[in-house]
Amino acid sequence: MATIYEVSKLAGVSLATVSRVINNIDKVKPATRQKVLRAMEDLNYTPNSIAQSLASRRSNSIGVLIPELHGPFFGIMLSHIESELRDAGKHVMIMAGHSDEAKEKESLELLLSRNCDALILHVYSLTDEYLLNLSKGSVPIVLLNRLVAGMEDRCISLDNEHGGYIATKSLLELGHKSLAYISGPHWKVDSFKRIRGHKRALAEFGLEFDQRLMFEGTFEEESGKLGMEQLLQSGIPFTGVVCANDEMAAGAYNTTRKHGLKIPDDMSIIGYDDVAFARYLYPKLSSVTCHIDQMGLMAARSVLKYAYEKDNAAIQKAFKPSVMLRASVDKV
Amino acid sequence: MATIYEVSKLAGVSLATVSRVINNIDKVKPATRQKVLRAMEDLNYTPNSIAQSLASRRSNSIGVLIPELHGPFFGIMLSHIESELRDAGKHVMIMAGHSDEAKEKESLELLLSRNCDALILHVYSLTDEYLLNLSKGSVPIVLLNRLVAGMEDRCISLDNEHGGYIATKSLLELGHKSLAYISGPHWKVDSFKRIRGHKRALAEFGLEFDQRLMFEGTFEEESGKLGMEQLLQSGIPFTGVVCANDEMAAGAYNTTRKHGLKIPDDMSIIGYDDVAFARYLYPKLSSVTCHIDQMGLMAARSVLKYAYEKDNAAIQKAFKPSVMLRASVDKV
DNA sequence: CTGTTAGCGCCTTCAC
DNA sequence: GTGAAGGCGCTAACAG
Repeated sequence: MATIYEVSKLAGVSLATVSRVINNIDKVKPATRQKVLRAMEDLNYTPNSIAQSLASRRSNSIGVLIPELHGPFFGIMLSHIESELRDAGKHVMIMAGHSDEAKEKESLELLLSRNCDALILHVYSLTDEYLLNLSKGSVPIVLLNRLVAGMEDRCISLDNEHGGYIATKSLLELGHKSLAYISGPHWKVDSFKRIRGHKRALAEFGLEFDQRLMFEGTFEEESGKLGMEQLLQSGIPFTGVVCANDEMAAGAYNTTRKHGLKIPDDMSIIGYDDVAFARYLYPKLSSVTCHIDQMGLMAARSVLKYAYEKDNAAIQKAFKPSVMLRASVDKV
Repeated sequence: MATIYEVSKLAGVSLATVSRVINNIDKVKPATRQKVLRAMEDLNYTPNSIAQSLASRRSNSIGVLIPELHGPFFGIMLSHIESELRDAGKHVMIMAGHSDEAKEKESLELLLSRNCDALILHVYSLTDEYLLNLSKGSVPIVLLNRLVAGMEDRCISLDNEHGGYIATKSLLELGHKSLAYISGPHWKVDSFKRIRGHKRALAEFGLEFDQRLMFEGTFEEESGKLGMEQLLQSGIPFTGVVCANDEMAAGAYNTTRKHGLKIPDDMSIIGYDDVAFARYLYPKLSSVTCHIDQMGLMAARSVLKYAYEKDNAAIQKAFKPSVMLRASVDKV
């Protein structure tokens, strides 16, 4: 691997000049530039990015911490983050935090010790306080799907309360009078807020919230099955169910069928996230789209802005989900 | 950020000694080690990994190039690669190649210029020759889902011919006499091999392959729909269809239903990959499981072995898919 | 416009 | 066991 030194010798110029043409900085006489470029070509030279980082205190890599690398949700986000950042010549170091506090913290520190220029964090277990404190450090951080007071400008957030609200409302508008709800773990803010939206919609339509029609799931398909089973066996009649994500909705489909009920004739079902497979289900699952692709993109742009002062693209920070009605819901 | 120099001063030892305790190398008197550790603690010191890399010519990061970051397939692989490598203290730089030759090549070079210690490549467009040549360079590379002659020991491969074979065979064993096939793009080796397996199974059961019952799709749901449509309209009777992946199978479900046909009573359907949503479909989709989690794991282990001489875990290189029968197929 | 000179923070012989 | 010294390959003032 050729070094900048060899290039400078071959081109008959100084180290500094080579560095200048590499970084496209300062003015270099066209003739000199050509000489250098030729030399680089001849030696098949590529700058050693490690050395560049050490000298410039800039790694051109940004750390991304997300709960999981698999799943229908995070892949899309990642995909958009990577492509936007890549276009800007930045690299991405990805780690999974598994929604576990210890792991999230550890990953964070690893990323930091790698001299990432900025961090995109999609974390659940780290506290607001911790994050706020972190944001005061020298490394810019951007939060995904979270809104922490005191650092709002670094947060790409989704209005989950609104999401829960419109999901439920869309069923109520179809005339449903009694709805069940399969939620995610209550300790997750997202779950909690969606529930609040659900309740608000009910209230708005003059309906009372019935705790017995609420099931706390795990966001996994299995708990959708189980939840629907329990709800149906409760004996309390309902004509529609709002699920806090699409996986659980898929589970609910399963149980509903097992009970001989028809979707949407006997039971309307709506999910949340609008992941790819929502359209593969039969009947096609209605869902709440969260614009996760856009959220990923905006996180990337924020990084570009705060860590590299690239301020050329518009950045949207607050996202409102919207509802996507498909064949899984019907008038009652 | 404290440096090794400050630690050495605080501990009253030399730079070299601090370096030794950091790297756990050479013998250091326990008392001295303690002093150093205390100093590191006091200063809240973390080694600067960039500087470490530059000096040691080792970045402890390994590059991963996959076709896409999203999708039900790659996420799982990534997930296993990351966790295995992470446990070994290595980081992962991920890029997407989008199955495009120019992009794959560019990504590769970027990864290389980042001084990755090794590369895990899941590529479609780069030629065998290119890869073989690359493997002769100084950076160890491991190929995922590919078998290139001359570097077999660096390939984690899947027997797609066998996959196509068992998919078709499982239907034939149920008594089907006429099967359609919805394939991926013929230029992709994977597609091609699966088709070959399909034909072999047919031959084994004394059936003739009918070109009119073959549709070339794109691996996307839409083409599954379209393919099934065309196949059904061809007028040639068939009782089952083998799809080269689950997305297309989902599309085939759709069209089948639209034609008023019941799955599996009127039409047996089997997919390929056995992604998560296969079980969400109704009826549950039979599929060919490819052990992608294991393949990811083995790729990671190979890297550990070839780039870091860690040779403690068994490595399986050749994988054979197996068939997973569910409710989407039935006796004819 | 271009060259000189210090480092960036750490590892690694080589002596002691 | 431990220290001293010389890089790793490049950037960033500062001169000229």
